[in-house]
Order: sequence, then structure tokens, then C-alpha cells
Amino acid sequence: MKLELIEKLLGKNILSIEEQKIKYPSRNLPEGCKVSRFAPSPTGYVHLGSLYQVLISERLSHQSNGILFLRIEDTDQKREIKGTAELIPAMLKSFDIIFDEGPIAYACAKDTNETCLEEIGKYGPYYQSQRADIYKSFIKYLLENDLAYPCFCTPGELEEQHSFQEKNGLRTGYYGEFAKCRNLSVEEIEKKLNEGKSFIIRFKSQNKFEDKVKYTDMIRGNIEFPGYDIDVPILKSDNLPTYHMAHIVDDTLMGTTHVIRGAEWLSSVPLHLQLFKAIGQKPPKYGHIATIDKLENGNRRKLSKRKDPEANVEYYHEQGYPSVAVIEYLLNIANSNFEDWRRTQPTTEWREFQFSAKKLNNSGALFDLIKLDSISKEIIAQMPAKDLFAKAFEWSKKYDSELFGLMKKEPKYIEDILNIERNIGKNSRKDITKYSDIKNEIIYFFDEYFDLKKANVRTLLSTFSDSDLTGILNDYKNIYDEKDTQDDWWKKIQDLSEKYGYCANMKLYKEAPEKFKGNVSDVARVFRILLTGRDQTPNMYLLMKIMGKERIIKRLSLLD
RNA sequence: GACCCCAUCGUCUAACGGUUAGGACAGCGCCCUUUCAAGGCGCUAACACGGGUUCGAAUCCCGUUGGGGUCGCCA
Repeated sequence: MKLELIEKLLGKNILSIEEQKIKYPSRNLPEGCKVSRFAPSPTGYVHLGSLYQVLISERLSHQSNGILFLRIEDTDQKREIKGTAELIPAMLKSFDIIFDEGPIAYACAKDTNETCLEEIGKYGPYYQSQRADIYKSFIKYLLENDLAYPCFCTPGELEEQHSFQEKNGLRTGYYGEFAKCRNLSVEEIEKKLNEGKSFIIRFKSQNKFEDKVKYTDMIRGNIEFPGYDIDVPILKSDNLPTYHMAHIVDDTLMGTTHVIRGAEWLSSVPLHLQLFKAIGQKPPKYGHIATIDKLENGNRRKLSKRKDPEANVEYYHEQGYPSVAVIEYLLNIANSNFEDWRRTQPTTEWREFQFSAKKLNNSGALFDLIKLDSISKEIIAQMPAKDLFAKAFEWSKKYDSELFGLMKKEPKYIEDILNIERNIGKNSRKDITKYSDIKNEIIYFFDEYFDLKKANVRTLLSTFSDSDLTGILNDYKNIYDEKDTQDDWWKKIQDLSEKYGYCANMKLYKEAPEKFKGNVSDVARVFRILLTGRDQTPNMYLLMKIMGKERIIKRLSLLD
């Protein structure tokens, strides 16, 4: 096609591909460095599947000392939800996914929380809507080389053709005899243009359906498709490119070597390969990952933005999961040997794990909240109390004002509580799955929330006679000593038990329970109930040390 | 409908022609234990089906079934 006509279609002063390539020179990274990207369209929140995808890209690129960049695919202005693109980098940062390039909110200073929407990187703009001229360079090239053409078919006509094809059992799409504008003469094109008709640009496919397209996926291996003979739109009537065009142009100029994307793109591979060939560029390697599914009525389906709150990654923040728990869960789905590694390396950072694209499974995983819980519990159990406190503090600031108030008022007290049976290796307590569980674990330590009723206590401890109960309590108030070791402390409770006819030795008791009023466990329970209002608590000795004698005496005096 | 992908315990998966089909989560049981939470030990539980190929198949091939995806001026 002649330049004059091309300019009528695309406008004047369009740079050539060569000129664009001078502006965006190749990266010249050392051998083996992978360049990957996350390229979401700004249509709302970040999906768990997106996090999974970007995590894999992140590992592949950074593990190879390569580059991970963010690109916003905002070529569909109808679907775009304004303002959501800007949320993406911060949300991913909250999961410790750090981009090297792109419109990155924390660009100014990686280690602060300051936001700054400036772009970093020499391959921008990183918003596709700002790259219209760049795409035109490539479309111009295609038009020049008879690999693209304007199409004046109206949406109505296309719809009609589509239903005709369906009715007659034909493949749907703009191909072969159905590609009506494919062979328009220059005169016809000019005539329609002069009439002011709206048009799009279509790629002129060089394939035949009978052809075989072979390609090797990073994850799925060899795949063979029939030839892709449909003349797809590459430039829409709003002058923005379609995904397909934008993809091949951007990933060419931005030097992407590895594309990780959802399996829904698998069937577009023949098209993309063809487009790369048409512009004379080498395609990147593709890895098509499976979706994260959910079971509904016995069938699998993708985690859905609408129906499933857990599809939104923000959900995990709200619930109080450590973000690293979510990452490790996803890592586990991606490379199931991760958990074996984790067992041998309980405290090493997840990035140290040797990630492998080959181990990615190509069937979809069912999302398993229970497994996430288990991972999360393990991670929280490994945190020093100080760190747990700090994380929970940040969490509560945003999601639980009551807890936040307490943490602010008595940080040391709460940290001590959190430290009960912590840092004792694999035997550490594992009763906190997420930060939101903490309130329940600490609340009874605070007098303002501790509201035990006399009558309730009597009911809970109904096996004790009133005189025994008051006797035990009064005695204990006199003998409790904060300086006691755990053994001393236990000995006192045993002695007290004996004094009131409760067996101090469990074995002995089990042999002949009828000889006693009860056992030491019953007596310990008296203190547990009075001091905590609960039947189940962590280690009472440690708990009491933290409560302090004054508070203990006060609580033990409830029945006075 | 056409094309493509997928198929091992309830779940995530290991196995790369020869294993009593392994692990983790969940479940169950026992032990430990002043209550929990843990921890220790153990148990239940899977190769979708049918044909081949082979001395030998979860593994390779073909088919069936089931599930998923794609077939837009959406990405």
C-alpha cells in the first residue's frame, strides 16, 4: 500500500519500525537473564490468579538476574475502571513483589511507603493507551507490506455473518470468503474513506486452516494447532490497538523474553506467532499457566471476582494473613517441592528457593483455604514475638480498632502474651492462623474486657463444694509467689490439691478415682476459670507471670 | 459445534517403563499431657475407563468418558 493512503488511514509523521527500535534499543543483558512482565488491564482489584501469575514471572526474571516490569493494558476504555491501575503496584508490593520498571507507585524510593506515580525504566510509556503512535509504526509496516488492510464492515454486518456461519455449521470469524474487505482495491478504499466510513485495520493472515502450527510451551511442551487463518482486527476504530497487536509490539520493544500468562491465551498463540513473524521479530517464550479453581456443584470453575471474596488478594490482608503466607501457598501450588524445601529451611526467605518453570503443573489447582491456614499458622509460629506484634499492630491499625487500641496502650504486655510458648522450635504454639485471631488470645488479659460473673463461676465449678472452693482460693492467694519456678508453682498446686482431697498424681487418680474428690487437674481448672474465664488456655504458669500478682489476686477474689 | 488443553488419595502433588504408588494438608486413632495449641507414633484414602505397544505401563500410543479453555473493534 502506498504511503499516501497509509497516511489517510493512520495519520502523518509515523516513525518507522527502525526508528522506534533506535528509541528502544535492545537490553543487552548477559546471557540467561530473563525479562518478564505483569500486564494487567485495570478493571478492578488484583485477582489471586494474577498474583500467582506475577509471582511466577517474578521468580523467573529475578532468579535469573533479569528484569520484571509492569505494563498497564488499558486499551479497552469501556472496560477500564479508572483509578485501579494505580492501585496495582502498591498491592503487589504488599505481597513483596517488586518491579524493576513500569508505572510503579513506590518508584521514588523502594524502601519507603511514599507514593509516586512516575514511571521508571527506559522502555515506557508503560500505559498502552499512551503508546498509540508506537503501535502505528508497526501497523504502517504491515500495511506497506500488504500484511494488513482497512476493513469497513460494520458491527451489524459482522454479527449477521457470524450467525450465518453458526447456522450453517461453519467456523465463525473473518476469513476466506468471509473476509470481505481483504481484497478491496485502492479506489474502493479511497471511496469509502471519502464517504467518511468508519474502519478498523485487520491483519492479513498468511495461514491456511489446513496448515499445522507447532510450538513449544515452557510449561505444556509441544502443542500443534491448525493454521490461524482469521484476519483479526489489530487497530480498533478508536485508534487503539487490540491486545494481540499491543502484545507483539510492546514485548518486542520492551525486550520481553518470557511471557507467563493464563491458559485462556493458549489458543491465541498461533496468531501471535504469525504476528511476530509478520513484523520480522522473534517471539518470546510462552508459559501458559493453569487457573486457580473452586468447586461448585461438583464442577470446577475459575475463582470468580463476583462470587468469591477470596479471589481478591486484598481479602487476605483483611483477614489478617501474613502476605508471605499467601505467597508461600501459591509457591507451593507452582512448585510442590517448595514445602519439602521449607521443612529443611524453616527460616530462609522464600526467594532463596530454587524455582523451576518445568515443575509448574498444567492442570488447574483447587484453591484450598485450609492449606493456606496451615501454612499461615506455621509462618506465624516462626515469627519472633516482636515481629508478630509489629505486623499485627499494622494490621489492627487498618482492620481492628479495638485491638489497635489495646496494642497501643500496652505493647509490652501484649508482646509478652504473644511470646507465651513461642520460639521453642517446632513445639511452639500454633493457635494463631491470622492476625485477626490475636484479639481472642489476648483479650482476657485486660480487666476492662474481663467480665466473669460470680454465678457463672459457680456453675462452671459446680463439682466443688463452696467451702473447698473458697478454701482453695484463699490458701492460694497467700502462697502464690511470682518468683516461683514452674516446678515450685506446680508443686504448690499439687499440695493444695492434696489438702482438699484432690489427687495430685494423675496416674494414681486414674487407678482409683473413687478414692478422691477429683484430681489436680480440677484444681488447676479453678484457677484457669477464675483467671481467664476459659476452659482452654496456654500454659498457666507463664500466663500468670504475665498477668502479675495484683491482677491475679483481684481475679481470684471474685467469689469473696 | 470446531479447535486446543487437562485427568494419581477429599485437596495440592511425587513418580520421568520395573516402587508394598511416596510426601504434605485435612480426617481418624494412640502416646505425651493440669486444659488447649503443639509435638511423637500410626491409620484410612488415589493411578477415570477401554484397547493396544512391551518380558513389564500410573508412566508410551489410540479411543471413550469427564472437566476446562478459545472461537469479539475484551483483555
